[in-house]
Amino acid sequence: MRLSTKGRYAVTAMMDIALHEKQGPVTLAEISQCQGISLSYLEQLFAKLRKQGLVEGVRGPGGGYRLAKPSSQISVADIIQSVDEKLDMTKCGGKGNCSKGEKCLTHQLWFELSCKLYKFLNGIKLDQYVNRPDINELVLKQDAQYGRFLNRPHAVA
Amino acid sequence: MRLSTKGRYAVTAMMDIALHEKQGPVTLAEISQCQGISLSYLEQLFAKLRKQGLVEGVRGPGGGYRLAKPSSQISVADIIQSVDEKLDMTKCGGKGNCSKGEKCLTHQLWFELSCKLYKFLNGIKLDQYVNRPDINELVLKQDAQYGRFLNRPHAVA
DNA sequence: ATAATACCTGACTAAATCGGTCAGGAATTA
DNA sequence: TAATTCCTGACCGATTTAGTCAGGTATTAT
Repeated sequence: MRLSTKGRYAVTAMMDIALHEKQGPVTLAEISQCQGISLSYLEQLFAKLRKQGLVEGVRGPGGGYRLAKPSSQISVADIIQSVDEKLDMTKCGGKGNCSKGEKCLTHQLWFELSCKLYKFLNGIKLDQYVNRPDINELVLKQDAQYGRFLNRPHAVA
Repeated sequence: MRLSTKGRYAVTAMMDIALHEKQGPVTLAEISQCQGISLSYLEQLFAKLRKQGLVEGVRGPGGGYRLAKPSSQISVADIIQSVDEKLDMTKCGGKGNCSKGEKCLTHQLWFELSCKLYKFLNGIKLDQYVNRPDINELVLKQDAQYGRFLNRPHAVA
């Protein structure tokens, strides 16, 4: 499992959507502006997130991206895995042929560590943050700063 | 905290040393051969591990590298931090000026995630694997395969 | 002493990844 | 029909990764 800024961008963007779920679809342009991520780069990331079934795009004016599943069913591990491809940390890719056809010394080690790390990151779901008062306060603050959702009276639940 | 193959190399190498602690210093040449890591690359990694006080080099014939601390006091987090520099995942580097001087929406998020991840990786110490029978069996097997420690009768405790 | 060993350092490099730009197209709504 | 927004693919510079190479220096064995 690679853990880089790429994954952070993806999680940040997904969190932005989750936190604005009740205001309807969120455009990549908004995320780009508010979170400081390039629009085109976001599009690349969301192509992957969409393929993994984490989000769905809504085209046309008033469109944007929506979560494809309840935020309680989307974990940080899901997101990072979507954009960073590999999840296991063994050299052989889990095949166990790392050293002369046999499992290498540290195969077991990395296999177990991968499992632990995955379980850890998989235990962190988006809704854990959506339901927090302190986070929501920050959201309102930032939305006001950027004048977000002012021209969207008909929010869909 | 970046988590890449670089960190995996470092942990793998450190684990190799820990598992052979009783046979005296381990040479980078041995690690290179048995773990399939380039010698010069190992030297780069070990320069950092040495600066962080995780290992100490023993020069001259019969030399190699030794752990600078008991394996119970060296964690996976220590090793990864040594070679991968940064540990925190916030965009601003923990300063909290990510968005127009204020903490950005996901600042708290990444701050907490960094803490959790660090605690998790810091809880995994080298000795947890050194003391496992199944791992030690693998070690003996691989040592035999590579004819390791045949010319080292006077092992120092 | 001298040779061999093995750490140690720094410069350099090919390949991959990161983060981003650009151009254009497809679907939807006002 | 025009505006909006997703969507796709090609391309690109900078950084990181992983490795090579050339030369040290310290220590031990002979």
